[in-house]
Amino acid sequence: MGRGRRVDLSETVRPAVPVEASARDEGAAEALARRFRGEFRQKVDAKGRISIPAHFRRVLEAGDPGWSEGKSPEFVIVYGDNRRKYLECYTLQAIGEVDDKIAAMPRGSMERRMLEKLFSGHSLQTNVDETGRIVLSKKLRDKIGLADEAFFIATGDTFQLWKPETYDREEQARTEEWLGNFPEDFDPLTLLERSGEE
Amino acid sequence: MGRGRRVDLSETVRPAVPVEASARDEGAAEALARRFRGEFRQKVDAKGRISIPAHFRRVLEAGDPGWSEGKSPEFVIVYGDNRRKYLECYTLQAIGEVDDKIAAMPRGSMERRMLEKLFSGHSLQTNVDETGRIVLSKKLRDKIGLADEAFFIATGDTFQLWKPETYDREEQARTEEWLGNFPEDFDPLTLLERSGEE
DNA sequence: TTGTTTCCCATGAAAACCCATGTTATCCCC
DNA sequence: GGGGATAACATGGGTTTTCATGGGAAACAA
Repeated sequence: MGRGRRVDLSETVRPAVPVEASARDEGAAEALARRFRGEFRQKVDAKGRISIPAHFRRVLEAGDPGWSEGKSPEFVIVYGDNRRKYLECYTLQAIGEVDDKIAAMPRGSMERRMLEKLFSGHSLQTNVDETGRIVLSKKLRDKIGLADEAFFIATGDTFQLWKPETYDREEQARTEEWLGNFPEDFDPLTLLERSGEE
Repeated sequence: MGRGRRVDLSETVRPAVPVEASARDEGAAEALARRFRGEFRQKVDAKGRISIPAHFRRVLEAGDPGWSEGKSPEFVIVYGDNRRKYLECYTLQAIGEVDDKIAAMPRGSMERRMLEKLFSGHSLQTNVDETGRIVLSKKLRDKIGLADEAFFIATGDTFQLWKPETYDREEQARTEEWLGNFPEDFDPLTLLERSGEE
């Protein structure tokens, strides 16, 4: 059953991430974790259990300061307001950064209140189980219409969980439409360059 | 079995990349090994294993901050949307630069979303194994139609992996068509000059 | 009870690991 | 400056783990 063994969190990128000193003995910078990558489609069984793609588990483990070999990592699911049709999953570290930023906002401001509600209220902390799965309550499953399959997609330092059909309809469609504006051999990298200029 | 057949018929023996682990002094080597060069054709076995050309491995190693003698370098494969018919491979360093640029774009903008999807969603981090090979899942092989042989071509700080036939058809053709716009004795270097101007 | 939620065990398939071999490039020495 | 010795490679094959997924008993909650 799924059990991770690659451990190190080294910053491939992002210099300023506060990495736990313990896990970071210099040379051991095995750049595996930190970023989620890829998309996956997993089964959802009758009990609401879903396997977290092994690679995502590695990242969750690396992003949980309290994790150690053999234990199952904790992480946070933000489900947001009732219009949102997917779940967004954060490593403890990532959500910590968000929390900090919110905490830095002016107390009592509308923005802060909203963000607090979204990220604190409409979220839950949970953990991957021994077999590498999570269990989504019926409530959450219903919220995003999850039935027998789930779609995972990495988005940088978080990953999202969708009902496949919803994703295809909402996101994929939008993507392709957008891509359609560009020539067949368009290289998206050009967008990167542009952003540098301004 | 033979070493990979060099595909390019350019210069005769080109002083075979002088990167020798032993005789390498850090700084210089890094600069040397930084760029991928050349084209190669390798076998793909029944398990989907492919030997990474030795020279490319040197570059991957140099581009992995956590790599050290004896270990196998990590790197990232970006496979892109479903129109793309090749895989693009980045050193950790190179992909890190991309990630940073994306992270610098305005959160929530369509462009950023798209790039995130492309570079996070449609990519995967993996590593060269002890014997210098990578394993491509059936899914990925199918995506680009890979069968029994693969074609590698360097593209600066990344390299691409194609099904040989596809490459010949799509890319080669396009290149030649493009070159056709110029006189027979056209010297591509002139393009360099021009780009400096604007 | 009746429908969950939790924990433990089970299994086929895919992925990672280890060992082996015939070549080719590089080194070293006479 | 050859030629054999040696290390580096590309490629095959078999074995061991890891993974995704399913099922049932035990523990709850209402």
